[in-house]
Amino acid sequence: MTETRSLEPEEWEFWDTWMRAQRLLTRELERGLQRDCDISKAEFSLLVTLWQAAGREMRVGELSESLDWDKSRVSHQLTRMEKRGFVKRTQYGADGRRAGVGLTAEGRRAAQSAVLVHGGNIRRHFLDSLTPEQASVIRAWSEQAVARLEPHRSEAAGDGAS
Amino acid sequence: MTETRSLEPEEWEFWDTWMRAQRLLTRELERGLQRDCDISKAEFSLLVTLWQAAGREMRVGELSESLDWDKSRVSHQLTRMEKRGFVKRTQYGADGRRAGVGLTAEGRRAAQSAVLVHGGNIRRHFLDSLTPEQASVIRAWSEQAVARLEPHRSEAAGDGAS
DNA sequence: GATCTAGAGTTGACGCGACAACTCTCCCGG
DNA sequence: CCGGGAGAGTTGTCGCGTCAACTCTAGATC
Repeated sequence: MTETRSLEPEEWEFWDTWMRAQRLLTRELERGLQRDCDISKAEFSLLVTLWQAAGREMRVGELSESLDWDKSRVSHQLTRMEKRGFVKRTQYGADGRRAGVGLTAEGRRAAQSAVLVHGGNIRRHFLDSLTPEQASVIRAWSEQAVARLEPHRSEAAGDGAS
Repeated sequence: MTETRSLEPEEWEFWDTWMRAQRLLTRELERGLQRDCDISKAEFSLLVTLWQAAGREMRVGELSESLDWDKSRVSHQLTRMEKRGFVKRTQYGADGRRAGVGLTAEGRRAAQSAVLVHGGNIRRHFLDSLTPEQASVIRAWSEQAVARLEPHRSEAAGDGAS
């Protein structure tokens, strides 16, 4: 019965349309972010996560956990953003590893303005395009998908800002 | 009225969950493709598009149009895939530009098997997770979003394989 | 207290994706 | 015949994202 054969043309088309919609939407939003705030989606995510920490410094591992990014990705991104002056790494131990990560003043300014602008774009391009029924169905599917695909992350948490 | 203020926390969470679900799903599928077929999502898209041309050679511009990829992206991808032996560029004019693109035997083999395997993964991870209601709502939203965000592409067309 | 190991972070390499600049050909008007 | 522009492809550059390899520290074990 459930022999899992490949897809019917109609199913392929569904899949293709869905992927295309996602891609167009995220592309549009990312372009807006770049155009209006001169930051990338990755920068936005990191800025917001640190912003939500409200001044407290975060560890790389925390960021990695909270964003669900590979640690090396966080590290690379921090390096780029340190160059741009958005974040700083402050050393703990005498000389070695164990850095804490915090926003610079510049980073705080960028985060604050980006949240406003990007939030507006999300509303215009996504939220406003949904009927109430679509919103609730899509929300339900998303939660269900996250629960299924993200075994860990059981309690509290909930945040991030892809 | 429609003063487009930024988002409420609840709206941010919706957005975040949705993005997260998308990312988890595409990550899962891409890993499956890499694991089972040793090809990337980009390679898959290109292979399938050429596969559907059923032996006919395609122009770079055609691929670009059909996949909705930047022409330079197509060109870079072709260069990588030529190295892997999946595609070949055949020259037209005496010496200059104007290349046609076709699959190699290796490319055809890879395309065929990838369609089976990846199709099955899509069914398992996506289609099977949808109730009929969710499926129809999501399909409707996708079509609506594509229509809104993709002004061109009015007639015929329809295909691709993100 | 010397060694072993687990954890935290970094680095390097490489493919993907976007953008801008460049090349070449072809065609068009003079 | 020649200069100029439009269209097709390519190339370079840089940021994003993943994987594997490496470094350093701190704790555990003997």
